[in-house]
This record gives sequence, structure tokens and C-alpha cells, in this order.
Amino acid sequence: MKYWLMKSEPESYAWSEFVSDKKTGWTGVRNFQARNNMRAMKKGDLAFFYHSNDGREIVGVMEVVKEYHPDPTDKTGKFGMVAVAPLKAFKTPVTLAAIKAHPRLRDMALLRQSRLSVAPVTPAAWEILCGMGGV
DNA sequence: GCCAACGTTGGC
DNA sequence: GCCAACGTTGGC
Repeated sequence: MKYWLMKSEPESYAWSEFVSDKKTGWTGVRNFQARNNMRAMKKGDLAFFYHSNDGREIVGVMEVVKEYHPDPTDKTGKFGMVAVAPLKAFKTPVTLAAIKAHPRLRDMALLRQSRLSVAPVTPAAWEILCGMGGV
């Protein structure tokens, strides 16, 4: 099982909306590296839901419920998507500042490649972040 | 709102 | 295949 982090701007799609939807197709990725990460996802993999821009914090955990398949919003046919479902909300959102301040999280893809919207998370980092989030 | 980082496009 | 121009992301 692998771990991931996926970003969404709360203005366009927030965690609260996701929770009421119960499941969503992660459309709109137009970056090859992010696409490749989605392609590597397996059903049952877990991912953090991160609010980018407004918020800048991890707010919850979700589960991959459908593996990589075509994204109908991409007319070129180059990009696909996965479907995810919310699993649990963080009791305490973990802010970007807190992640940056943690010595063992300094190598996270989130920090090294700030523009990557779908990034892998190591098991060690996953555990630390879940602890910080109270789940 | 600004700007750095960086990915993509297109001319050559 | 290189690289300048351009567009986008996302932190501040």
C-alpha cells in the first residue's frame, strides 16, 4: 500500500464539499508527473487532502476507490484521473508551516516541489503527519 | 497582488 | 534537440 498527497484549492473544491459528496473523481490534473503518480495508485492506497493557497494545510485522509481512468474534462486524452473517497478528517489540520518546521519532514515532495499537485508520501512521513493531525 | 519556480510550447 | 517565451501554480 502506498501513500500520497493531493492538493486542491478550497475555493474550487474544499474538504467539506468532498465529505458531502462522499466520493469524487480527481479531474483537472494537467501535469505529467502528477499524472504518473496517479497512474501508480492502487485501490486502497491512502492520500492526504491538502488545501493549497487559501489554507495551506492538510485537512484529512482519503482512500483511492477507483484506479487511473480517463478524465472526461481532458479533450486531448493525455490525462486521466482516479476516484477518491473521504476517510477521516484531521482533528487538528497540519499547516505547511508546521510541516516545514519538522526536521523529519524536510525531504517531503510537498516541500521540494511545491507546484506538484499529486505527490508521494513516505510511510515514515505519513505516520508523523497522522500523529500531528490526531488521527 | 506579486513573484519565484518550473513545466510546456514552438521556432529554429 | 535546444532554448526563449510564455503560462500556471502556489507561497508569501
